[in-house]
Amino acid sequence: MFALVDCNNFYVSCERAFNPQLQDKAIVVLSNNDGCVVARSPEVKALGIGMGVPLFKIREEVKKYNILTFSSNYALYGDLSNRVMKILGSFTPEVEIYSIDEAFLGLSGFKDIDLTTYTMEIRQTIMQWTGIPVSIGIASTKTLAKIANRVAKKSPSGLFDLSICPDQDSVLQKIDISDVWGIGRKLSNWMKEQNIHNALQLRDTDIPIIRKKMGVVGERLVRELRGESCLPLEICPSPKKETCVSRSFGKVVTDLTELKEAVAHFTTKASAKLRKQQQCASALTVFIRTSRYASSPWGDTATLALPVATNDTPELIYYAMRLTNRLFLPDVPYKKAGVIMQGLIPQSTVQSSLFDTKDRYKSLRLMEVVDQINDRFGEGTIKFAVEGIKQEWKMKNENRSPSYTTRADQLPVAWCH
DNA sequence: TCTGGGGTCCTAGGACCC
DNA sequence: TCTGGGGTCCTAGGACCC
Repeated sequence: MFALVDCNNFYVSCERAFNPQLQDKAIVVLSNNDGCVVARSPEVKALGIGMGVPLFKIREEVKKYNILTFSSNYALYGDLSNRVMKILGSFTPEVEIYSIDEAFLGLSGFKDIDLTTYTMEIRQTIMQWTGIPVSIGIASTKTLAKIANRVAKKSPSGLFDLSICPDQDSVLQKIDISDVWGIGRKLSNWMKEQNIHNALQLRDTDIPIIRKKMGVVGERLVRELRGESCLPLEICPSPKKETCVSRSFGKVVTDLTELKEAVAHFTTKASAKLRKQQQCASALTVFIRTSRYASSPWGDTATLALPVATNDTPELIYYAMRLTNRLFLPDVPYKKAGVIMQGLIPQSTVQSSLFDTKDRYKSLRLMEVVDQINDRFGEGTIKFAVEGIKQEWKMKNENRSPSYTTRADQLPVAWCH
């Protein structure tokens, strides 16, 4: 038995947790660069504003209905997410953190416990300790728990147990095929052509038909809908295989120096991420591209296998700069760039090279000090000169709330009259 | 004018090995 | 004309997730 715990409109709930005046107000949280809507309060959903809509397309509604817009504040969301997950861990050791706002729980050890009462207690505890409302769906497979959670979201209790539901078929029938976990845009179009319009119809489709189109992934999906668990709980997160830092620019970039500043900056962030994960990269890719929405979008990538796997910032910047030089073309309106660290291996098992001349121990210690300073005093307190000073390519973040829980100088203030 | 970022998994096909 | 069998590794591309 599985439960899926999902935070209700998570980013919006985080903003509300530290600013109670936002309760019952129509608010949205925007993606990086203040580009698209990535979280909506129920009031905004009721206005028919969709997920992922670009902000400039809803300017009128924002004005008309006084919708408050927030730039995303990942320091805050990440910290509150950790707190929620920690609370879940105090209820059961079988927790799979699936995303920033979702976790699967394994309930196999709770045979003699009333699950409704227990999950209600989980829900109340999270609410009381963090201020974040969650919904919980229970079922015999992860895919069904996802569906149960959709039902829970609409129920006043915030809970739904599909396994004790007398009429499962009618629940599945009400789930549109595009809302089934693992069915995206392409596949839902195909399904509809095959006359499969809801979860019930997919469940009752012959497996070979689905297997032929979707491979083993599809077969697992149908079996999961039939109540046969194929996707196990993954309690220990497996180490990352690659890690990427990329951003759209706040403006168009045509200058090589400026482009290199940005790539150097992304490389710095990616290197710090590697060190935090105690991993080294054995290859490095840089990509630069124009706007996706240009009449003829263009982009290019370049990859380099590193002589010795590393997470040393200056070394990685050196290679990233060489790749950027190779990629750059004059007079192209670049809008986005990124670096991808690939072939990640544990820092402790790096194969050294006979011809390596670098003092890796020394530079690792230097990086440790840099990381400590930046952790303590804020990102970018110490930076590399190639990252630039003005950083005019940096993205827009016009309406970011304070980092209430992670920066001492931004703690929330309570008034008392 | 303005359109996010960071991932994973699977498959097919090519190169290569003995 | 007929041209083996069994395998690994890598990459690109397509699909999906939140």
